[in-house]
Amino acid sequence: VARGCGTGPTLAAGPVWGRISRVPSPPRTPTIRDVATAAGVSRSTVSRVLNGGDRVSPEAAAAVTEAMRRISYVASHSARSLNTRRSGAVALVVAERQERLFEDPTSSVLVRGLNELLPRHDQTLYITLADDERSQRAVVEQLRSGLLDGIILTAAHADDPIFAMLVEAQLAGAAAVVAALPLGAGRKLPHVTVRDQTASRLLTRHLIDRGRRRIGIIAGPADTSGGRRRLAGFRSAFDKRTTAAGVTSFVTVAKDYSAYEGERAMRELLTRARDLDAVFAASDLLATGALNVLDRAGRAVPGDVALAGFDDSILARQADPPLTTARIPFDRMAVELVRLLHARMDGVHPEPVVLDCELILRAST
Amino acid sequence: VARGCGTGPTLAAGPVWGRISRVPSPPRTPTIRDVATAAGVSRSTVSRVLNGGDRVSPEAAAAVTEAMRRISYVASHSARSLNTRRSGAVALVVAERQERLFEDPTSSVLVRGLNELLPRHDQTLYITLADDERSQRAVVEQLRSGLLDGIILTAAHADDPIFAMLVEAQLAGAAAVVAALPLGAGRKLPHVTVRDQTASRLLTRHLIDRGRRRIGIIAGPADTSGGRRRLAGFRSAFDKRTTAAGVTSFVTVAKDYSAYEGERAMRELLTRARDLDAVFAASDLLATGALNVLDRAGRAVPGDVALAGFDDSILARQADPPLTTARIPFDRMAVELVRLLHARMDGVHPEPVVLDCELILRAST
DNA sequence: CTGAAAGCGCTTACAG
DNA sequence: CTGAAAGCGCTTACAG
Repeated sequence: VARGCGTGPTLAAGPVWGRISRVPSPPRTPTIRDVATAAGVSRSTVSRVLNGGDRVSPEAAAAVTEAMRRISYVASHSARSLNTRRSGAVALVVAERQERLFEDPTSSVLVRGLNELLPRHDQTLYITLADDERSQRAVVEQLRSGLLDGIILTAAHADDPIFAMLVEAQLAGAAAVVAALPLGAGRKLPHVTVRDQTASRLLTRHLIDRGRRRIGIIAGPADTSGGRRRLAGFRSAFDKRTTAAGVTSFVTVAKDYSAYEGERAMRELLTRARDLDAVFAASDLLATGALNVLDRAGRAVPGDVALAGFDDSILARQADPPLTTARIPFDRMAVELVRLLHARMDGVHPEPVVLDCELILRAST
Repeated sequence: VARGCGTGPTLAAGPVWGRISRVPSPPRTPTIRDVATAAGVSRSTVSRVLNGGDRVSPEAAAAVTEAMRRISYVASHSARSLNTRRSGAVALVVAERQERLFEDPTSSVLVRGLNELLPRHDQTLYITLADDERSQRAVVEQLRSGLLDGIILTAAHADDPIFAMLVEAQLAGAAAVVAALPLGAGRKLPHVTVRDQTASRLLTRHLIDRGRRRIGIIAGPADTSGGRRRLAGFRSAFDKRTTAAGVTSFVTVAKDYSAYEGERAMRELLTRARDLDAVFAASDLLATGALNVLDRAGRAVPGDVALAGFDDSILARQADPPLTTARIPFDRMAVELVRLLHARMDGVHPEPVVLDCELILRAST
């Protein structure tokens, strides 16, 4: 029979102080030892049941399972982890100002995918915000200390100190992968990215082909790969032919991927080119802000101004009119990120993955 | 001098297989033992340095610190945790459909507060979504197993199975607190809530006092405390006097706290009462949806229809016109939640905390 | 101030 | 299929 197990005074708990002995004993958490005693087997057998029940007789297994239930046993995470060197926790590290996580539905789709995939490997996804050096150092420390099996980094900027920390941690065997193309120090980390430069060129070409002649871009921050590459794609859509055809481009850069910056940039574009007839915004959220300003300025979309976004987040579908955009295959990204992460956990150095974006043409262009 | 420490073949690592001996040794993570050897002290001394450096001579401390840096030592989380029974990880469990986390900026403010407070106690906040029984069971298991020091539950519905699980875990000493008033099984959990019933009554009174006579409510889901109590507050604002004054109320209930449901409910209200002159929405997000519908229906706010929200989230300030609303003191909530959580970790059963909401009057009413 | 030793609660060869 | 024993990497009295 089980000893105590948190429900009564435990004999081995220490000295009994005469009259004060009725003080409630601290609820001692049952251990594998209690289960063994309760089930009448050895601790080894309990452990085997805990780990899949191989090489255990059906009777023993049943007794152990029943004992666990009866004393409501839960295995100590740290003790298991100390042996197995696995924790079952994976962190999605969002290296972005806290408000942004909630404003941009982009990460949302990634989270859904990861939340679905990781449990199949007995892993749980934890989201954590790390937008300064202190918090980034803390989360990398937790990776190295074994609290986390791995880190999936997203929304990082080129100069984020976390890149260097992760590269160093990787040398020591840690598993860290990046969602997007890492800039700067992080280039050595496994990552999953998209051909956003190509998609941006095609999207811009699409605007030109529809007869637009004065085309602006609201580019993302220059210290993000999306900011740089989507701008590069936009630029590459213009050549001698388009110049000859009288096509002009206008560039503005948003400080971050917020609706607010979309508004600001759109106002700037309108000031610089009153007769603008098309805008490519480097994210749907930026496009949403731009749409607001166009509405208030009395410009019809797409009548007066064609508007395209990027990401194909829920915002693009909900906008009025719905936005032409480029779809980032977040579900595929999630699959590949998990694959790379597990490769890293097996000590492999996987190749980066590059995925295609799909053009989604809607009423806004 | 340090032995190997992951940079070369370790002598004690096992047999050497003749010609295959050049296979790169698996990068063995340095342990406290390596630090001790490298610093020329005992493991006890290293451990003392690790834990604050009390009772350690300055020279020994310096040697240890230097050795740690040199071999880039990181203490094993599981080994420490096995001894200290603390993990340093706290989970904010969002028991809500995944999309909602990102749509509603409400949790955002709570996250900011917690992210600021917990590190002061050497704890890190991890956000995890648990919207079904399986994932709720998993996260509670992680609490009981010691992976998590505590759980802060938010956005839970009355019938969420996690309530019963947490009550049981609490019996075994686990630390779990609830942001909001738990319904059903969860009533026995420590929690921090607000006087939203009072605030709703005052907000409704405010509409009546401004001369509004046909007043609708978009209530939240009936299986959330906010849904029930804000509706109760609304109802309590009507009595014989208001009836005598010709004031009529209309009730509609949203299925969830989304902008989409705000729109649907607003359309329903307009159908039932074309001459509605005021609406109280049980959250700013619901109000945002209602505002959209009113705009499209050509009703001026507040000219034709006064509109009030709840929460005082960023949405209320950004709306056009800015929304009258009730401010939930999320910063205070964060402080109290952390306080209750730590009380639970010390084995105390803290009393629930109830905070006041502040009425914020803006242009929409 | 310091080190040897026991112990935290598991897993995993090993021998039977 | 089962149990005794060693070990995972720390912390913490304990004795000096």
